Amino acid sequence: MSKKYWLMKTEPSVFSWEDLKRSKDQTTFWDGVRNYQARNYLRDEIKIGDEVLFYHSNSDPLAVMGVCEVVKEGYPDHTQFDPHNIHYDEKSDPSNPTWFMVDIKLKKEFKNPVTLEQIKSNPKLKNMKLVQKGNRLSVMPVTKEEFNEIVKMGTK
DNA sequence: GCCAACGTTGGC
DNA sequence: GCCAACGTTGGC
Repeated sequence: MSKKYWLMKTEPSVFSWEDLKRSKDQTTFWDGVRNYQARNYLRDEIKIGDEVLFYHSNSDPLAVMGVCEVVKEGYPDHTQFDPHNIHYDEKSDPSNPTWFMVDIKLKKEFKNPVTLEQIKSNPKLKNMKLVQKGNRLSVMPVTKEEFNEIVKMGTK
């Protein structure tokens, strides 16, 4: 199976690129996804070695901050079983968990974060799900071409 | 803070 | 199974 490419959104007030840099081994689990389509990606499609664009939403600037690599694939998100956690889901059965997560590790920090504005003004990226109207998925696939273009913009 | 877009819930 | 009401996301 060839490598796939993804974009993951996070609100920096909740978990930021800086938080990732300070994490042990610069690795984190991607918890709290409570959307079925995103869940399916996390559970079924995102594999070790896949690369991830780390995107800051609801922030200034709105931007892809860098690249991460998937180091652990699809396993149950423990926060769904913790009544004190904001992501607690009382309907989820521990023997058949509803929500999944992956672990990602920092791979490359962009010299220049790639802003949403730059992405929107690049014709090569006009088909990205990120810039299409009404897209609210927090985990979405990107093509190899889009991925490489953003890395090029970020490291230039 | 506003609000459009969209997912989920629940009554019928 | 439909769909109105409601909650959330996320850019602006």
